[in-house]
Amino acid sequence: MFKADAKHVKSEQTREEILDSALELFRQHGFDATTMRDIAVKAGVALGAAYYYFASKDAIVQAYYEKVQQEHTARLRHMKMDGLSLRQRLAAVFYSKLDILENDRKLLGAIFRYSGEPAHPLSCLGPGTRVVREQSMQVIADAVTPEALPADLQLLLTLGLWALQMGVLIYFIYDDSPQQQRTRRLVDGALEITTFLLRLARFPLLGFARKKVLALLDEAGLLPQLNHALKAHS
Amino acid sequence: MFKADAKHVKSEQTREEILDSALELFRQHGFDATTMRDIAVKAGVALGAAYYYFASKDAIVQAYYEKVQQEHTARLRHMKMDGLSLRQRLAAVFYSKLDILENDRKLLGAIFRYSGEPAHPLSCLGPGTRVVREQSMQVIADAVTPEALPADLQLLLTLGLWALQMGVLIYFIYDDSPQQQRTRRLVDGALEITTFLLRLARFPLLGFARKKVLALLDEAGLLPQLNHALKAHS
DNA sequence: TTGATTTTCTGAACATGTTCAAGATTTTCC
DNA sequence: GGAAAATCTTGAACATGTTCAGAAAATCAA
Repeated sequence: MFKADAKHVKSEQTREEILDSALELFRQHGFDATTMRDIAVKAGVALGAAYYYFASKDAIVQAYYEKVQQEHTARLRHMKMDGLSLRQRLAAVFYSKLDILENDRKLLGAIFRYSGEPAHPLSCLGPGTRVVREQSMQVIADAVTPEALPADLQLLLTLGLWALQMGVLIYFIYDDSPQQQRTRRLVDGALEITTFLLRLARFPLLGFARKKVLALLDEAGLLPQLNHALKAHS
Repeated sequence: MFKADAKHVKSEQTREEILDSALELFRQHGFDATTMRDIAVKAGVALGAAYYYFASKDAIVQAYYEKVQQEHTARLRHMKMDGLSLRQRLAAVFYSKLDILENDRKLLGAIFRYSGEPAHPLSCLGPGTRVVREQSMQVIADAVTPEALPADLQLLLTLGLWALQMGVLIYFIYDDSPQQQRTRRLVDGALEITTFLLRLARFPLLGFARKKVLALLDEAGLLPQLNHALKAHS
């Protein structure tokens, strides 16, 4: 058992070495400009070893994104949200994500590369990334839940905010302002409008629209897992 | 002059031959499974000739998308929109786009491939694709304009519908239902909700939200060219 | 310990996007 | 017509992601 553990640790170290080398090179020179050979050399292993630990160059990015998501989840778990408003909690979610990704804008593009290819294992909307995607939705859901909204509204809000987050990430990649201040301001403004609209959502006419939207998304199959929870309640 | 024209025609024919061969292979086997060598062989030219006409494999997809956009613009220009409602006009816009792309779902993914890479010439949000992007916005604007809405609302609606169209295309790629009926239904539902919300937009509270959204998008620099037109009016 | 088995690692070989120097063809100009 | 220039075409060579047969190392079974 000792030896088995030690072995696994050793193996894990090599993997980490390769991953870290890759990320450092990606950050320095970008994803495309970094070759698998560069990575292997920097990690002190042969080219084949990199492929023993990662199925492809893209898979390294996938591993990176999983790491980011872990970190995001962890940061928010350790944050005291007690006295905060919905808007403040959401700001914490969005800001911490940007903090984590601060120096990785060159890397992020690779994550969206296969968004239009359902069959690709790394499609950011496909089944291959379901776990990390659900995790990122959960972080948002956790910030929304304390508000004790009606189930349908909560579902809609969570999904909408997740979509907003994807949009913000794209904007972030394109944002050349110092420290990406513009993205932060965009987040502020978007959250202000979101909470404002949320206050309007109880009005009957908007309630009608809300139902319409929900029915549409449901028919389109865009309310995946959360679907069940809602249906159980209604 | 004759000869110059003849030459240009000849050259254009070779280009078309390569483009058509490429598209047929892409449709048959997908983008990645088709090699530049396959394309060259099918077009009856040497590998290098393909690169004389197209800077890269991606550039072929870019040329395809420009062709699609031309076709979309042309179809709508030839359509009688006189008696139609806004919703009907928008349905015509969305449906005709789907009609054009019907058999090209395998191809479409390649268009989104560099959406997260600002520097890439084929980034679907970057400067390299500005012309075709503005053209696709113009088609929507032309369907919106007859409604004679306030300038700010018109701007917002056009931008929102363009974003919706991008989303619909993504959905379309992932849609496995026969004839992509699901996407069509999604379009129907989304347009119904859009026009419903538009009717609400004159209410004072929503008018306030509308201004907020517009200011936010403006600050974020997401109201590009249209910006000027609006500013001149206010 | 020793042989077998599993895990880890190696680097040559391959596939394919891309480049480019050189050649072929066409056009231009006298 | 013929030389010069522009245009078009070729295929070999290169770079890099990926594969794979097997070597090396670690682990296990006796």
